[in-house]
Parts: sequence; C-alpha cells; structure tokens
Amino acid sequence: MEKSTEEKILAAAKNVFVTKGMAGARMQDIADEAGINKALLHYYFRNKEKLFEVIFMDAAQKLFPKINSIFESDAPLFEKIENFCEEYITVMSENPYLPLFVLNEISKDSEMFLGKFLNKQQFPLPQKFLEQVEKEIRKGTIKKISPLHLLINLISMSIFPFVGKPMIQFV
Amino acid sequence: MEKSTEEKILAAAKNVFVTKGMAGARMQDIADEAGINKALLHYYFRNKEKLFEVIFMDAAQKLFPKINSIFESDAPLFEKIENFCEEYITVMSENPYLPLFVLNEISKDSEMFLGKFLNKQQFPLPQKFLEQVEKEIRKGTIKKISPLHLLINLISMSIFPFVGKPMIQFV
DNA sequence: ACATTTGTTAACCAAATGGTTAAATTAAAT
DNA sequence: ATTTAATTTAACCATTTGGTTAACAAATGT
Repeated sequence: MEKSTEEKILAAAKNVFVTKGMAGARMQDIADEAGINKALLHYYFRNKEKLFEVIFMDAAQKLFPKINSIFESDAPLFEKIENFCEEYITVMSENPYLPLFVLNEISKDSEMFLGKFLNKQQFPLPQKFLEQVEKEIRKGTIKKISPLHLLINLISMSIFPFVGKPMIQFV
Repeated sequence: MEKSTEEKILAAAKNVFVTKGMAGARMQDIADEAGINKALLHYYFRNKEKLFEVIFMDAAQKLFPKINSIFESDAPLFEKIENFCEEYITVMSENPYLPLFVLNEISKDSEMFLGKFLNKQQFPLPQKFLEQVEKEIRKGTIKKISPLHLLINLISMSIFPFVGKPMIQFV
C-alpha cells in the first residue's frame, strides 16, 4: 500500500526542514522529495509557515513529552533518574537530529515557540523532581547539590551527545 | 576613535550570522546594521560565503581552542578537569550564542567544516587526557568508567546549558 | 597641481523563491 | 450518465536576494 499524498509531503517536509532548518528549506525541495508538484504542496499546506509549524510541533512534542510522566511518577529518586536517562536516550537515538533542530529553531524565533507551543502543550514541570532531590539531601542520602543543577546536568548529558555529534565525531 | 569600515562589517556580520544562521542571514541586513551600502559589503568581502567563512572560523576558533592547552598540560587529573570547566564556562559566558551557532552550521554543512577548518586549525586531541584517566582507574583512585564517556559528559555539562538555554528558561 | 589608487554610493540585473491561476484529470455523489 | 467535488499539473507572477556596474568622492603618491 502506497503512502497517501499528505503522508508523502509530511515525510519529505520533515526531512528537508530538519536537515536545512526553516530558513534553509526550499518548498521546491520538499515537493521534489515528495515526488509532487509545488502547487500541490500549497494545496495541502497553505504556505511554508503552516507546513513548518506542523513539522516543528511534531518534533517538539517528541523532544519534551515523556519527561513529564517520569517526573510525575512516584518512583524513588534513583529509579526515576535511571528511567529518565534510558527513556530519553532511546527516543533520541531514533531521532538523533531532533534536538539540534528544535533547539535551533526555538532560539531563532522564540516568539513562535511561545505562541504556538505553550498553549497547546503543557510544559513538563519538574517541581516534583526538585522537591524529591531536596528531600534526599535533607535525609543525607545524597550530597548537597543544587537540585536544578542536577536536573540540568542530567538533561545535558542525555541530549548533548546528539546535538554535538558532528563535533564529537572528530575527536 | 571610530571603528574602521571593515570592523563595522565584521561586527554586524557576526551579529546577523550568529542569530539567523548562514541560510537566514541577508546581505542587506548586514549592510544595514553596519550602516553602509550593500555594494561596499561586496567590495570588502567578495560574497556571502567568504564573509560567512570569516565569521564562522572565528567562532569555531573560540569554541575549540583553549581545550587543547589544558589537555596538554601536565597538571594532575582533577586540577585539569577543574581548569577545563572553569575556562570553558568563562569563554562561553562571554559568547553564549556561539555553541549553538557553530554546532548548527557544522551539522548543516559538515563538508565545509572539514574543508575549511581541518587543515588550518589542528584539532584538540584529548589523547593525553584519556590516558590520564585510564591511569587513575588502574591506580584505583577513581571509579571504573569509560574515559571517553567521562570526557563527553564533561563537555556536555559545560556546553549544553548554553545551547539549550532557550528551552531551559521555560522550566 | 595632477594622476592614481582606494573607498563609497545609487541604480541595476539575473536567478531563486514563495505563492497563485486556470485548466485538466480523477473520484464521488446524484 | 452526469453533475459535483477533490486532486494534480504546467505556466505564470511578484518579491526577495545575491551580486554587478558605472559613476563619484576621498585619499595618496608624484
């Protein structure tokens, strides 16, 4: 069974946008890669911005979502951390290009991100995680460290290898 | 004393390229921001690619260079790590936009990176650092861990906060 | 003083690019 | 079978964009 035209477009658009970015992507490239006419592209998605929004939202959803459920769970701290890293690295391995793409587009146009993302998708609030770390610190189970720093370090070590891959590959 | 035209161009170009990327940057924007005519821009730098190369090389130089001297030094391991993090974070704080810019442009056109960078600038080889870690592991001073992983984690925690800033700011 | 080189500008050009139109073809509904 | 609606295409259009030209002004050398 062949993919529908819309599916072909979405696959092609994802490919082009993710590798070239919003600014570098050409509608003609997307049409070519989808094997269709450029006008047909505009028939399905009114313009470049609309098409980009679909791709970006989909990508952003993949980058942020599962964190929340892990943070919200009632598992003990270390288990939570393990789950978080494992889960995250698995998802990113399947889409290694996503983090750089999303991060880059957010930084290039953070307005867009606020507008399109914040209202539709509730952000993962790490409140519970932070409190849990503080509790463990008071109990003396773990070293004294800023909970937020710990969280950022965890995220850094999970995501950066994918963002910095082209650079790391040299070393 | 006023800046020379060339300096004005370089400052403007850095600004525009770093915030919009190669693909998103417009020669007209750079000319405007430098307060000059577009033709004058091409008089100083033949074309967009040449101008970009100057800016990119300068940025890349800032991102990679000092690591080498730290890795090559004969300081003991922990001191080395401390120096590395401190140095790196200082440099990045002064140019917080550099990492995302450089990483992104490398991933968008790694050919260019290989061609223009590899021959002019010798890459920091962490060979010595890795051996040092192995030695400490054999001595039993530190836990058994892949030296390369340790290195990547260090770099991740140093750089990622700057790359992911727009995302982290939400949380 | 005069010629030559260097710096600067406005006007222009061709190619690329996002987007539209109108016609043609196919699928669905009556 | 015929009308209607949904797809698809080729040709076209306006704007943007990187880059050039030719003329003009300012230094610089003689």
